[in-house]
Amino acid sequence: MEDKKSSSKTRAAIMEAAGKVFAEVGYSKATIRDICREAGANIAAINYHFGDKKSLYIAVLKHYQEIAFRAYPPDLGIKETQKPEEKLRAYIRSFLTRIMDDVHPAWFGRLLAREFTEPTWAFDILVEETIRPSFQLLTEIVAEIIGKNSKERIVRLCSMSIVGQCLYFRHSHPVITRLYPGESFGFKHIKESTEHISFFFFARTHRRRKEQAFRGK
Amino acid sequence: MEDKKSSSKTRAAIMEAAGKVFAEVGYSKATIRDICREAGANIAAINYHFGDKKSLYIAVLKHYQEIAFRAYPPDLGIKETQKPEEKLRAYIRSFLTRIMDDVHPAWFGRLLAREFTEPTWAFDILVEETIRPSFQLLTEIVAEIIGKNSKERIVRLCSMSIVGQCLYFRHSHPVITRLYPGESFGFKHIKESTEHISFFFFARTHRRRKEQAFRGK
DNA sequence: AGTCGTTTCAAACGATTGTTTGAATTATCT
DNA sequence: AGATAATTCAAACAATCGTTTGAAACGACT
Repeated sequence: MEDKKSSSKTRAAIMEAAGKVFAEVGYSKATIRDICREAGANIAAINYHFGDKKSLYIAVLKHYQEIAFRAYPPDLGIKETQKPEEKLRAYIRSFLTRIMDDVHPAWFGRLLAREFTEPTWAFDILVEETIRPSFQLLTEIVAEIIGKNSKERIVRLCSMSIVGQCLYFRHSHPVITRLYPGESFGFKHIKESTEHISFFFFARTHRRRKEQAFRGK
Repeated sequence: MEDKKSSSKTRAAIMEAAGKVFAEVGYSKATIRDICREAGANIAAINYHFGDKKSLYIAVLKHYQEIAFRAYPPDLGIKETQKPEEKLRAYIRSFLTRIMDDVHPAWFGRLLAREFTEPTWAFDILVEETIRPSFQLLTEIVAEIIGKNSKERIVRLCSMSIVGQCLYFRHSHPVITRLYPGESFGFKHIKESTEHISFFFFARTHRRRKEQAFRGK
Protein backbone atom coordinates (compact mmCIF):
# COMPACT_ATOMS: atom_id res chain seq x y z
CA MET A 1 0.00 0.00 0.00
CA GLU A 2 2.97 2.27 0.55
CA ASP A 3 6.00 0.70 -1.01
CA LYS A 4 4.71 0.72 -4.56
CA LYS A 5 6.18 2.97 -7.18
CA SER A 6 3.56 5.71 -6.77
CA SER A 7 5.71 7.93 -8.94
CA SER A 8 4.26 11.13 -7.67
CA LYS A 9 5.97 14.46 -7.55
CA THR A 10 6.28 14.53 -3.80
CA ARG A 11 7.77 11.08 -3.59
CA ALA A 12 10.66 12.14 -5.77
CA ALA A 13 11.03 15.38 -3.85
CA ILE A 14 11.18 13.49 -0.59
CA MET A 15 13.78 11.11 -1.95
CA GLU A 16 15.98 14.00 -2.96
CA ALA A 17 15.51 15.95 0.25
CA ALA A 18 16.02 12.83 2.34
CA GLY A 19 19.26 12.01 0.58
CA LYS A 20 20.52 15.50 1.24
CA VAL A 21 19.56 15.58 4.90
CA PHE A 22 20.68 12.00 5.64
CA ALA A 23 24.05 12.70 4.10
CA GLU A 24 24.44 15.93 6.00
CA VAL A 25 23.64 14.86 9.53
CA GLY A 26 23.34 11.09 9.44
CA TYR A 27 20.34 8.84 9.89
CA SER A 28 19.57 9.24 13.56
CA LYS A 29 20.00 13.01 13.71
CA ALA A 30 17.96 13.56 10.57
CA THR A 31 14.35 14.39 11.37
CA ILE A 32 11.48 13.68 9.07
CA ARG A 33 10.22 17.18 9.74
CA ASP A 34 13.43 18.61 8.29
CA ILE A 35 13.19 16.33 5.30
CA CYS A 36 9.58 17.21 4.62
CA ARG A 37 10.19 20.93 5.00
CA GLU A 38 13.07 20.62 2.53
CA ALA A 39 10.83 18.69 0.16
CA GLY A 40 7.86 20.98 0.62
CA ALA A 41 5.73 18.07 1.69
CA ASN A 42 3.57 17.22 4.65
CA ILE A 43 4.94 15.22 7.55
CA ALA A 44 2.56 12.37 6.93
CA ALA A 45 3.77 12.04 3.36
CA ILE A 46 6.69 9.86 4.46
CA ASN A 47 4.42 7.39 6.14
CA TYR A 48 2.17 7.38 3.12
CA HIS A 49 4.83 6.91 0.46
CA PHE A 50 7.46 4.86 2.26
CA GLY A 51 5.90 3.45 5.43
CA ASP A 52 8.35 4.74 8.00
CA LYS A 53 11.71 6.41 8.42
CA LYS A 54 13.70 3.20 8.13
CA SER A 55 12.08 2.23 4.86
CA LEU A 56 12.72 5.70 3.54
CA TYR A 57 16.39 5.37 4.41
CA ILE A 58 16.65 2.02 2.68
CA ALA A 59 14.88 3.38 -0.39
CA VAL A 60 17.27 6.33 -0.54
CA LEU A 61 20.26 4.07 -0.06
CA LYS A 62 19.29 1.66 -2.78
CA HIS A 63 18.30 4.36 -5.22
CA TYR A 64 21.40 6.52 -5.05
CA GLN A 65 23.61 3.50 -4.74
CA GLU A 66 22.49 2.49 -8.19
CA ILE A 67 22.91 5.99 -9.60
CA ALA A 68 26.33 6.52 -8.09
CA PHE A 69 27.71 3.28 -9.42
CA ARG A 70 26.27 3.92 -12.82
CA ALA A 71 28.03 7.28 -12.86
CA TYR A 72 31.32 6.01 -11.43
CA PRO A 73 31.68 2.27 -11.92
CA PRO A 74 34.53 0.64 -9.99
CA ASP A 75 36.16 -0.48 -13.24
CA LEU A 76 35.92 2.99 -14.73
CA GLY A 77 38.21 3.08 -17.73
CA ILE A 78 39.80 -0.22 -16.87
CA LYS A 79 40.60 -2.48 -19.78
CA GLU A 80 41.47 -6.07 -19.10
CA THR A 81 44.63 -5.61 -21.08
CA GLN A 82 45.86 -2.70 -19.00
CA LYS A 83 48.74 -2.94 -16.61
CA PRO A 84 47.68 -3.67 -13.03
CA GLU A 85 49.18 -0.37 -11.93
CA GLU A 86 46.84 1.48 -14.28
CA LYS A 87 43.92 -0.56 -13.04
CA LEU A 88 44.68 0.43 -9.47
CA ARG A 89 44.99 4.06 -10.42
CA ALA A 90 41.61 3.94 -12.15
CA TYR A 91 40.05 2.19 -9.18
CA ILE A 92 41.33 4.78 -6.73
CA ARG A 93 40.18 7.64 -8.93
CA SER A 94 36.75 6.11 -9.29
CA PHE A 95 36.48 5.43 -5.56
CA LEU A 96 37.56 8.94 -4.64
CA THR A 97 35.20 10.50 -7.14
CA ARG A 98 32.30 8.46 -5.86
CA ILE A 99 32.79 9.47 -2.21
CA MET A 100 33.84 13.06 -2.90
CA ASP A 101 31.10 14.08 -5.28
CA ASP A 102 28.56 16.21 -3.48
CA VAL A 103 26.38 17.29 -6.33
CA HIS A 104 26.24 14.88 -9.22
CA PRO A 105 24.13 11.86 -8.34
CA ALA A 106 24.24 13.60 -5.05
CA TRP A 107 25.16 12.90 -1.48
CA PHE A 108 25.51 9.18 -1.91
CA GLY A 109 29.22 9.58 -1.43
CA ARG A 110 28.73 11.11 1.97
CA LEU A 111 26.24 8.44 2.93
CA LEU A 112 28.64 5.74 1.82
CA ALA A 113 31.58 7.29 3.63
CA ARG A 114 29.49 7.70 6.74
CA GLU A 115 28.30 4.11 6.76
CA PHE A 116 31.87 2.99 6.23
CA THR A 117 33.13 4.35 9.51
CA GLU A 118 29.94 4.22 11.54
CA PRO A 119 27.56 1.59 10.20
CA THR A 120 23.87 1.68 10.86
CA TRP A 121 21.48 -1.27 10.77
CA ALA A 122 21.26 -0.73 7.01
CA PHE A 123 24.93 -1.48 6.59
CA ASP A 124 24.33 -5.08 5.51
CA ILE A 125 22.57 -3.86 2.39
CA LEU A 126 25.55 -1.77 1.44
CA VAL A 127 28.00 -4.55 2.22
CA GLU A 128 26.39 -7.12 0.02
CA GLU A 129 25.31 -4.93 -2.87
CA THR A 130 28.11 -2.41 -3.01
CA ILE A 131 31.09 -2.89 -0.73
CA ARG A 132 31.74 -6.60 -1.29
CA PRO A 133 31.98 -6.52 -5.09
CA SER A 134 33.97 -3.31 -4.96
CA PHE A 135 36.41 -4.60 -2.36
CA GLN A 136 36.68 -7.89 -4.20
CA LEU A 137 37.79 -6.09 -7.32
CA LEU A 138 40.33 -4.12 -5.32
CA THR A 139 41.88 -7.20 -3.77
CA GLU A 140 42.20 -8.79 -7.20
CA ILE A 141 44.04 -5.75 -8.55
CA VAL A 142 46.26 -5.62 -5.50
CA ALA A 143 47.04 -9.31 -5.78
CA GLU A 144 48.06 -8.78 -9.38
CA ILE A 145 50.52 -6.12 -8.32
CA ILE A 146 52.14 -7.60 -5.25
CA GLY A 147 52.09 -11.13 -6.59
CA LYS A 148 49.28 -13.59 -7.15
CA ASN A 149 50.62 -16.02 -4.56
CA SER A 150 50.81 -13.49 -1.73
CA LYS A 151 49.14 -14.37 1.51
CA GLU A 152 45.49 -13.37 1.56
CA ARG A 153 45.99 -11.44 4.76
CA ILE A 154 48.68 -9.29 3.20
CA VAL A 155 46.50 -8.59 0.19
CA ARG A 156 43.74 -7.53 2.52
CA LEU A 157 46.04 -5.34 4.56
CA CYS A 158 47.15 -3.54 1.41
CA SER A 159 43.59 -3.14 0.20
CA MET A 160 42.54 -1.76 3.55
CA SER A 161 45.35 0.74 3.42
CA ILE A 162 44.09 2.04 0.12
CA VAL A 163 40.49 2.25 1.26
CA GLY A 164 41.56 3.87 4.50
CA GLN A 165 43.48 6.58 2.72
CA CYS A 166 40.63 7.30 0.31
CA LEU A 167 38.09 7.54 3.11
CA TYR A 168 40.30 9.78 5.18
CA PHE A 169 40.80 12.16 2.31
CA ARG A 170 37.05 12.51 2.44
CA HIS A 171 36.77 12.83 6.22
CA SER A 172 39.79 14.99 6.89
CA HIS A 173 38.09 18.25 5.97
CA PRO A 174 37.21 19.33 9.52
CA VAL A 175 40.68 18.49 10.78
CA ILE A 176 42.59 20.06 7.94
CA THR A 177 40.66 23.31 7.87
CA ARG A 178 41.38 23.75 11.56
CA LEU A 179 45.02 22.73 11.40
CA TYR A 180 45.88 24.62 8.23
CA PRO A 181 43.28 27.24 7.33
CA GLY A 182 43.28 27.69 3.60
CA GLU A 183 44.43 24.17 2.82
CA SER A 184 41.95 21.88 1.17
CA PHE A 185 41.79 18.32 -0.12
CA GLY A 186 38.48 17.99 -1.86
CA PHE A 187 36.74 17.13 -5.07
CA LYS A 188 39.04 19.42 -7.04
CA HIS A 189 42.11 17.55 -5.85
CA ILE A 190 41.06 14.04 -6.78
CA LYS A 191 43.73 13.79 -9.43
CA GLU A 192 46.38 14.85 -6.96
CA SER A 193 45.08 12.47 -4.30
CA THR A 194 44.89 9.59 -6.75
CA GLU A 195 48.49 10.07 -7.77
CA HIS A 196 49.57 10.38 -4.18
CA ILE A 197 47.88 7.20 -3.00
CA SER A 198 49.18 5.33 -6.02
CA PHE A 199 52.69 6.54 -5.28
CA PHE A 200 52.33 5.26 -1.79
CA PHE A 201 51.53 1.87 -3.09
CA PHE A 202 53.99 1.47 -5.90
CA ALA A 203 57.39 2.36 -4.64
CA ARG A 204 59.50 5.16 -3.41
CA THR A 205 61.72 5.09 -6.45
CA HIS A 206 58.78 5.38 -8.75
CA ARG A 207 57.25 8.01 -6.58
CA ARG A 208 60.25 10.25 -6.51
CA ARG A 209 60.39 10.50 -10.26
CA LYS A 210 56.71 11.03 -10.88
CA GLU A 211 56.24 13.46 -8.06
CA GLN A 212 58.82 15.69 -9.64
CA ALA A 213 56.89 15.55 -12.87
CA PHE A 214 53.65 16.27 -11.06
CA ARG A 215 55.09 19.20 -9.17
CA GLY A 216 56.36 20.67 -12.39
CA LYS A 217 52.90 20.64 -13.87
CA MET B 1 28.77 25.22 42.13
CA GLU B 2 28.96 22.36 39.69
CA ASP B 3 32.26 22.43 37.91
CA LYS B 4 34.42 22.26 40.99
CA LYS B 5 36.36 19.18 41.89
CA SER B 6 33.76 17.78 44.28
CA SER B 7 35.69 14.57 44.23
CA SER B 8 32.81 12.43 45.31
CA LYS B 9 32.39 8.79 44.54
CA THR B 10 29.51 9.32 42.16
CA ARG B 11 31.32 11.96 40.17
CA ALA B 12 34.07 9.52 39.36
CA ALA B 13 31.57 6.79 38.63
CA ILE B 14 29.72 9.07 36.23
CA MET B 15 32.94 10.03 34.48
CA GLU B 16 33.75 6.39 33.92
CA ALA B 17 30.27 5.39 32.83
CA ALA B 18 29.99 8.43 30.59
CA GLY B 19 33.28 7.67 28.88
CA LYS B 20 32.10 4.15 28.21
CA VAL B 21 28.69 5.11 26.86
CA PHE B 22 29.94 8.08 24.84
CA ALA B 23 32.56 5.90 23.20
CA GLU B 24 30.07 3.17 22.45
CA VAL B 25 27.27 5.11 20.82
CA GLY B 26 28.56 8.65 20.34
CA TYR B 27 27.56 11.88 22.02
CA SER B 28 24.12 12.50 20.60
CA LYS B 29 22.85 8.93 20.92
CA ALA B 30 24.14 8.59 24.47
CA THR B 31 21.44 9.33 27.01
CA ILE B 32 22.13 10.60 30.48
CA ARG B 33 19.73 7.99 31.78
CA ASP B 34 21.92 5.24 30.36
CA ILE B 35 25.00 6.85 31.82
CA CYS B 36 23.46 7.24 35.25
CA ARG B 37 22.13 3.70 35.29
CA GLU B 38 25.60 2.47 34.38
CA ALA B 39 27.11 4.61 37.13
CA GLY B 40 24.47 3.69 39.69
CA ALA B 41 23.60 7.34 40.18
CA ASN B 42 20.51 9.46 40.00
CA ILE B 43 19.60 11.30 36.83
CA ALA B 44 19.96 14.67 38.49
CA ALA B 45 23.52 13.88 39.54
CA ILE B 46 24.83 14.97 36.15
CA ASN B 47 23.30 18.38 36.47
CA TYR B 48 24.58 18.65 40.00
CA HIS B 49 28.17 17.60 39.32
CA PHE B 50 28.73 18.82 35.78
CA GLY B 51 25.99 21.28 34.91
CA ASP B 52 24.67 19.70 31.75
CA LYS B 53 25.38 17.00 29.18
CA LYS B 54 27.75 19.15 27.14
CA SER B 55 29.89 20.02 30.13
CA LEU B 56 30.01 16.37 31.07
CA TYR B 57 31.23 15.47 27.62
CA ILE B 58 33.95 18.11 27.75
CA ALA B 59 35.02 16.94 31.20
CA VAL B 60 35.23 13.35 29.99
CA LEU B 61 37.15 14.39 26.90
CA LYS B 62 39.72 16.44 28.78
CA HIS B 63 40.17 13.87 31.51
CA TYR B 64 40.75 10.79 29.39
CA GLN B 65 42.70 12.78 26.85
CA GLU B 66 45.25 13.45 29.55
CA ILE B 67 45.30 9.85 30.74
CA ALA B 68 45.58 8.38 27.26
CA PHE B 69 48.50 10.57 26.32
CA ARG B 70 50.23 9.86 29.58
CA ALA B 71 49.90 6.16 28.86
CA TYR B 72 50.84 6.35 25.17
CA PRO B 73 52.80 9.54 24.47
CA PRO B 74 53.27 10.34 20.78
CA ASP B 75 57.04 10.12 21.16
CA LEU B 76 56.82 6.78 22.90
CA GLY B 77 60.27 5.27 22.85
CA ILE B 78 61.57 7.83 20.41
CA LYS B 79 65.08 9.00 21.04
CA GLU B 80 66.30 12.09 19.27
CA THR B 81 69.26 10.12 18.00
CA GLN B 82 67.17 7.42 16.40
CA LYS B 83 66.78 7.05 12.69
CA PRO B 84 63.69 8.80 11.29
CA GLU B 85 62.36 5.45 10.11
CA GLU B 86 62.38 4.18 13.69
CA LYS B 87 60.71 7.35 14.88
CA LEU B 88 57.91 6.87 12.40
CA ARG B 89 57.49 3.27 13.42
CA ALA B 90 57.26 4.28 17.07
CA TYR B 91 54.77 7.02 16.23
CA ILE B 92 52.50 4.68 14.33
CA ARG B 93 52.63 2.07 17.07
CA SER B 94 51.78 4.67 19.69
CA PHE B 95 48.95 6.09 17.61
CA LEU B 96 47.47 2.68 16.90
CA THR B 97 47.72 1.64 20.53
CA ARG B 98 46.03 4.81 21.67
CA ILE B 99 43.04 4.42 19.36
CA MET B 100 42.78 0.64 19.65
CA ASP B 101 42.98 0.26 23.40
CA ASP B 102 39.53 -0.41 24.78
CA VAL B 103 40.35 -1.14 28.36
CA HIS B 104 43.42 0.59 29.69
CA PRO B 105 42.73 4.25 30.35
CA ALA B 106 39.59 3.26 28.60
CA TRP B 107 37.49 4.23 25.64
CA PHE B 108 39.33 7.42 24.87
CA GLY B 109 40.62 5.80 21.73
CA ARG B 110 37.12 5.22 20.45
CA LEU B 111 36.11 8.75 21.33
CA LEU B 112 39.15 10.11 19.55
CA ALA B 113 38.61 7.97 16.47
CA ARG B 114 34.96 8.96 16.42
CA GLU B 115 35.66 12.67 16.62
CA PHE B 116 38.24 12.28 13.91
CA THR B 117 35.78 11.21 11.26
CA GLU B 118 32.65 12.86 12.59
CA PRO B 119 33.50 15.88 14.72
CA THR B 120 31.13 17.29 17.27
CA TRP B 121 31.11 20.84 18.62
CA ALA B 122 33.77 19.74 21.09
CA PHE B 123 36.19 18.98 18.29
CA ASP B 124 38.07 22.25 18.69
CA ILE B 125 39.24 21.20 22.12
CA LEU B 126 40.69 18.01 20.73
CA VAL B 127 42.30 19.79 17.81
CA GLU B 128 44.17 22.32 19.86
CA GLU B 129 45.11 20.17 22.82
CA THR B 130 45.68 16.81 21.18
CA ILE B 131 45.55 16.59 17.43
CA ARG B 132 47.64 19.60 16.50
CA PRO B 133 50.74 18.72 18.54
CA SER B 134 50.45 15.09 17.54
CA PHE B 135 50.07 15.86 13.85
CA GLN B 136 52.85 18.41 14.05
CA LEU B 137 55.21 15.74 15.34
CA LEU B 138 54.15 13.41 12.56
CA THR B 139 54.81 15.95 9.83
CA GLU B 140 58.26 16.60 11.25
CA ILE B 141 59.12 12.91 11.18
CA VAL B 142 57.75 12.56 7.67
CA ALA B 143 59.71 15.59 6.51
CA GLU B 144 62.86 14.03 7.88
CA ILE B 145 62.25 10.91 5.85
CA ILE B 146 61.16 12.27 2.49
CA GLY B 147 63.50 15.25 2.63
CA LYS B 148 63.46 18.40 4.69
CA ASN B 149 62.94 20.62 1.68
CA SER B 150 59.89 18.81 0.37
CA LYS B 151 56.81 20.81 -0.38
CA GLU B 152 54.63 21.26 2.68
CA ARG B 153 51.64 19.93 0.81
CA ILE B 154 53.38 16.69 0.01
CA VAL B 155 54.44 16.28 3.62
CA ARG B 156 50.85 16.77 4.65
CA LEU B 157 49.56 14.32 2.08
CA CYS B 158 51.95 11.69 3.38
CA SER B 159 51.02 12.39 6.99
CA MET B 160 47.33 12.18 6.14
CA SER B 161 47.91 8.84 4.47
CA ILE B 162 49.42 7.47 7.64
CA VAL B 163 46.68 8.83 9.87
CA GLY B 164 44.03 7.59 7.47
CA GLN B 165 45.41 4.08 7.50
CA CYS B 166 45.65 4.00 11.28
CA LEU B 167 42.11 5.26 11.72
CA TYR B 168 40.73 2.82 9.21
CA PHE B 169 42.37 -0.10 10.94
CA ARG B 170 40.30 0.99 13.88
CA HIS B 171 37.06 1.53 11.99
CA SER B 172 37.21 -1.40 9.63
CA HIS B 173 35.90 -3.92 12.13
CA PRO B 174 32.27 -3.89 10.99
CA VAL B 175 33.26 -4.16 7.35
CA ILE B 176 35.88 -6.84 7.78
CA THR B 177 33.80 -9.08 9.98
CA ARG B 178 31.07 -9.04 7.36
CA LEU B 179 33.34 -9.48 4.38
CA TYR B 180 35.59 -12.12 5.91
CA PRO B 181 34.06 -13.75 8.99
CA GLY B 182 36.85 -14.87 11.24
CA GLU B 183 39.33 -12.25 10.11
CA SER B 184 40.28 -9.57 12.59
CA PHE B 185 42.53 -6.53 12.76
CA GLY B 186 42.41 -5.36 16.35
CA PHE B 187 44.42 -4.57 19.41
CA LYS B 188 46.27 -7.86 19.17
CA HIS B 189 47.50 -7.06 15.69
CA ILE B 190 49.02 -3.66 16.38
CA LYS B 191 52.51 -4.94 15.75
CA GLU B 192 51.46 -6.39 12.42
CA SER B 193 49.60 -3.23 11.46
CA THR B 194 52.50 -1.02 12.46
CA GLU B 195 54.89 -2.98 10.31
CA HIS B 196 52.45 -2.97 7.43
CA ILE B 197 51.87 0.78 7.46
CA SER B 198 55.57 1.41 7.82
CA PHE B 199 56.24 -0.84 4.84
CA PHE B 200 53.75 1.13 2.85
CA PHE B 201 55.67 4.25 3.58
CA PHE B 202 59.23 3.15 3.16
CA ALA B 203 59.60 1.28 -0.02
CA ARG B 204 58.55 -1.82 -1.85
CA THR B 205 62.04 -3.19 -1.87
CA HIS B 206 62.33 -2.79 1.84
CA ARG B 207 58.88 -4.18 2.33
CA ARG B 208 59.47 -7.32 0.37
CA ARG B 209 62.41 -8.32 2.50
CA LYS B 210 60.89 -7.56 5.87
CA GLU B 211 57.53 -9.05 5.07
CA GLN B 212 59.21 -12.33 4.43
CA ALA B 213 60.86 -12.10 7.82
CA PHE B 214 57.58 -11.23 9.45
CA ARG B 215 55.74 -14.06 7.76
CA GLY B 216 58.38 -16.46 8.93
CA LYS B 217 57.84 -15.48 12.52
C1' DA C 1 -22.01 15.85 -12.82
C1' DG C 2 -21.07 12.20 -9.81
C1' DT C 3 -18.45 8.44 -7.93
C1' DC C 4 -14.37 6.12 -6.29
C1' DG C 5 -9.51 5.65 -5.32
C1' DT C 6 -5.40 8.45 -4.47
C1' DT C 7 -3.02 11.95 -2.31
C1' DT C 8 -2.44 15.87 1.01
C1' DC C 9 -3.06 18.15 5.24
C1' DA C 10 -3.51 19.98 10.21
C1' DA C 11 -3.70 18.02 14.47
C1' DA C 12 -2.74 14.98 17.88
C1' DC C 13 -0.57 10.69 20.06
C1' DG C 14 2.78 8.20 22.85
C1' DA C 15 7.52 7.79 23.71
C1' DT C 16 11.95 9.68 24.76
C1' DT C 17 15.05 13.40 25.37
C1' DG C 18 17.79 16.93 28.59
C1' DT C 19 16.78 19.60 32.37
C1' DT C 20 14.71 21.32 36.71
C1' DT C 21 12.48 21.17 41.19
C1' DG C 22 12.04 20.70 46.17
C1' DA C 23 12.16 17.71 49.72
C1' DA C 24 14.87 13.93 51.93
C1' DT C 25 19.24 12.14 53.15
C1' DT C 26 24.03 12.27 54.31
C1' DA C 27 28.26 14.43 55.60
C1' DT C 28 30.95 18.13 58.09
C1' DC C 29 32.03 21.02 61.66
C1' DT C 30 31.55 23.74 66.23
C1' DA D 1 24.24 16.76 69.87
C1' DG D 2 22.85 20.26 66.93
C1' DA D 3 23.30 23.34 63.09
C1' DT D 4 24.82 23.97 58.50
C1' DA D 5 26.30 22.68 54.04
C1' DA D 6 26.67 19.12 50.54
C1' DT D 7 24.65 15.48 48.16
C1' DT D 8 20.97 12.28 46.58
C1' DC D 9 16.46 11.19 45.13
C1' DA D 10 11.67 10.62 42.95
C1' DA D 11 8.90 13.27 40.29
C1' DA D 12 7.72 16.36 36.94
C1' DC D 13 8.81 19.79 33.14
C1' DA D 14 9.08 21.42 28.36
C1' DA D 15 10.75 20.16 23.97
C1' DT D 16 11.28 17.04 20.25
C1' DC D 17 11.03 12.72 18.09
C1' DG D 18 8.49 9.13 14.75
C1' DT D 19 4.05 7.86 13.91
C1' DT D 20 -1.01 7.89 13.41
C1' DT D 21 -5.54 9.77 12.56
C1' DG D 22 -9.63 11.33 9.99
C1' DA D 23 -11.24 14.58 7.19
C1' DA D 24 -10.40 17.56 3.12
C1' DA D 25 -8.65 18.11 -1.63
C1' DC D 26 -7.54 16.15 -5.92
C1' DG D 27 -7.74 13.24 -10.23
C1' DA D 28 -9.53 9.85 -13.39
C1' DC D 29 -13.21 7.58 -15.26
C1' DT D 30 -18.40 6.37 -16.50
